[in-house]
Amino acid sequence: MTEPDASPRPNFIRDMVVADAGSGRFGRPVKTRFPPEPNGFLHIGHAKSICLNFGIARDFAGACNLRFDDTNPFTEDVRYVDAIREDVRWLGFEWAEERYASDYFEQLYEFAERLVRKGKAYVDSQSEEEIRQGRGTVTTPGSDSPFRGRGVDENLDLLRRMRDGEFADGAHVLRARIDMAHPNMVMRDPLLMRIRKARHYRRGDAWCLYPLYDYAHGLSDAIEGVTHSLCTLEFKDNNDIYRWLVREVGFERPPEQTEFSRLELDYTVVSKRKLLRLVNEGRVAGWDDPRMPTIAALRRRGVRPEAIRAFAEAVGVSRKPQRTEIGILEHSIRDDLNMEVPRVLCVTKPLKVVLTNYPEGQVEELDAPYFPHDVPREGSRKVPFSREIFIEQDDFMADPPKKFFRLAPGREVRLRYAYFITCNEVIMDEAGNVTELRCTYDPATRGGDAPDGRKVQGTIHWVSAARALDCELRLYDRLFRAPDPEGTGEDDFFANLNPDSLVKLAGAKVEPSVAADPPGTRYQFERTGYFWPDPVDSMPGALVFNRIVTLRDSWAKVAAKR
RNA sequence: UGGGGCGUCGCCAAGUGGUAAGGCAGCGGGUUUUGAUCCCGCCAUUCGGAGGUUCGAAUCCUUCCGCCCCAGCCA
Repeated sequence: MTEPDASPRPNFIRDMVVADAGSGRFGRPVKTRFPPEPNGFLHIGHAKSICLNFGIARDFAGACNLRFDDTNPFTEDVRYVDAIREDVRWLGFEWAEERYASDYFEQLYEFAERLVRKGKAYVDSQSEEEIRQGRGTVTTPGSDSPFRGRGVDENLDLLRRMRDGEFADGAHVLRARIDMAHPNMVMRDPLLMRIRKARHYRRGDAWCLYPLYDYAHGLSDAIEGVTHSLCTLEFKDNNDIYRWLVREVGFERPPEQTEFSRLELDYTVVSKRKLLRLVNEGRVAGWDDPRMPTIAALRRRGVRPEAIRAFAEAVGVSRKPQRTEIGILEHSIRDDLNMEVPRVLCVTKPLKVVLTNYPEGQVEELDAPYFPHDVPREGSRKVPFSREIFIEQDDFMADPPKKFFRLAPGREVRLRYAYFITCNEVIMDEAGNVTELRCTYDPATRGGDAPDGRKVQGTIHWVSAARALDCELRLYDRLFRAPDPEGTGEDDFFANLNPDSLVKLAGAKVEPSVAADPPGTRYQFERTGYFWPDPVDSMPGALVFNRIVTLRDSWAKVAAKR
């Protein structure tokens, strides 16, 4: 289990845990749980919940279980449990126990018989449609099922035969006997168990009476001795049935459910159903496509778990709708990487420059530190310098506007760690595109300092044309162009996809030193952004770098205003 | 219009009767061989609105307005 990254901010849930731990309210150590359903990959919203649940267990000397709420055989798969386990561990957390609601089926069945004997549950034999009709609406009360008055013996007999597989799906369901006119819809005799003659990924065909969420969730918490059951606000109404069940089944000092608002991020979606559609309908390459808000995607993109934990801490926990600007996530990522990763030179869109006064065939190895002065890390490497180099296309303008500090005809700039160069000649093709620059360098400025104290306005990055390595760059941008793609209506969901969410730059040139770095090294490509080799597609001879996040770019703002 | 939840700076968020923390973003300035980083400064007389209680309210009361969730044999 990870150490806290910083002292956690207080929030209403931590306040409550402090009070409960102090009063000994539960008579047992603090226990939380993270209860995903294995029907999809975890996303950034789950990360917040993971940090909350595991963080509280850690900070209060308690324990947090990983429990799979696998009560629906139609949608669940081992593949997802494997992915979930990996994601939680990668985030830096270790669970006390790994549990499965599907291991509790027998126990939950026993509880069901107990409820039936108490007259608190009954077998309903209405059709699905009749049940729906009988539930009423939010403004009109429901009506009792004709089977509501069945006696204990008949209910017990039916329930056992349901369990034993005598009936087809939908023939009967088990319901709590509460109040069909209850103002809270959830309390109108909620369904507890239903027959599903389907293969379950863990239980196979051995069991056919599946609990529903409301029935399984709170009782699973209670079985595990959870003290604080934390969930998102859409389950607020379900808290009534949660309490009702743990009390009626007879748990002493049962867990208490507390709700907090779920996280939503601008320009993306955080709904498993919608993410599934993006994957299944081929709008992205998979659950770990770096444009996705899933943990697997963030990991593949190159984000570190430290950044995600910092982000979770930054957004906090409250009950207010938490629609968050992506800027906070990006800041967390940059802030983490800034202090950690080496700087290296990479030209994303190369423009050839010939240094006409540099000796043909000469190559110098120049010293270049890996870290700037304010990052307390050591290290440097040699970068080869030669007569022909590449610079960034965007670092040259034939007719520069005011405030453009880079290269232009007649202008002198510094090549980072190398020399001052002056542009003397611009070569264009028939279409007027700049294809090459002829420049001269000043031998006295080796390393980037002018002995005569001369200043230049700009410093640009470069690579040796002869020695640079070819690479592909994958530039990721927001997946949707609308801040709230879900809020625009279901039909517009895909219409709001950002067509430029992935830009591949095939002809980039990176300095040769990276070939010697360990796999998975993260970099800052100076003046461009943070990158790392794609863990799937990058190969020693065929480098592919993912852009983790851009650098802040105040020039872009200036340029945009013009 | 039944029940529930929520409304504090553009975004997130402290504050729980004693006179509005912090982070992000933004703006201005300084340092800088990354227009990055770093540093400094600015950024809510006001807490959804209106009344009321009080010496004193974002915090208590009344009322109004707005947003979100619930009518799956999903979770």
